[in-house]
Amino acid sequence: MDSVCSIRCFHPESIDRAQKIMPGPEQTKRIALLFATIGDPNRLGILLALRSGELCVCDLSTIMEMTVSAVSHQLRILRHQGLVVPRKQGRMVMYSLADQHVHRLLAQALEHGTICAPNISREES
Amino acid sequence: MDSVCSIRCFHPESIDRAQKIMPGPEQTKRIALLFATIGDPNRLGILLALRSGELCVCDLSTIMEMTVSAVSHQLRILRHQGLVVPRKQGRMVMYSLADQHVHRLLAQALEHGTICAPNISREES
DNA sequence: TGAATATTTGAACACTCATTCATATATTCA
DNA sequence: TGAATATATGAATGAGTGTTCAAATATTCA
Repeated sequence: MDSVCSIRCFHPESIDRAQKIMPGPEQTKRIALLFATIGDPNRLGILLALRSGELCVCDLSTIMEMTVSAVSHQLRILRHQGLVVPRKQGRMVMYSLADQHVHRLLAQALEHGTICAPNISREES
Repeated sequence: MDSVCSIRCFHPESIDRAQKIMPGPEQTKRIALLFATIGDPNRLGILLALRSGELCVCDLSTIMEMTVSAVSHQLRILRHQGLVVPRKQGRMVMYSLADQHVHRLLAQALEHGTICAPNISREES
């Protein structure tokens, strides 16, 4: 952390302005963690599948073409993030999206996905 | 991929229903990549700082308490994802959010961040 | 042209994390 | 109770990634 611009190359007033509207580091970390959780292709796939309703682990395994074990591991992460909720039914466990908030989050995710172009644009190099 | 539920434990109709509303794997990957990019605390911090307007690399380095080099590396990733755009001004480079779409994305991120509770809830174990 | 500054880049290292494999737990059904 | 099934879990492995360090590029100013 030494080379933080020894001489005055920065703009103090811009820095102040930025810091005023920024959330604290701990909240930034919380939000980042939420998005990192959604940022895995398989976890996102699981969530998008659950938009259609309840599914058991085996269903998700089939849909995602993943091992049951791998799905279960990811479901644990999604559970701890409060994104999905389990419901025991006999010997199987039905999973569903935690609440409307998660539904909205995914709807917005899809929206951004369709807006953003394939995005292989490079402006330099 | 062998143990995909050898016996019929799944619900074919539920699986069909899920697959109908799911985007293709390649689009799912694209969306996941976008969220993974925002999912890093330092990158998210940089983006949130830029919500207040243009900032040079050195400003961001000061705000984020990161090495100039580390900031530059992250800016490259954000640039390639089309989230920020550079503008050369003399020997320094001013960065800003790419467009209104990114602004909306971040506003929604903050919204989700305030809605979600500290979220250290565990329901089992 | 040469010194200073702002940013970028590449390689190396450490660390995180998703999957696999084996095993454990729980539930149903004979 | 015992076999079969559905899910969960722990350890290990391998791939991906963020930071650091050193060096390169570019621009301003003397």
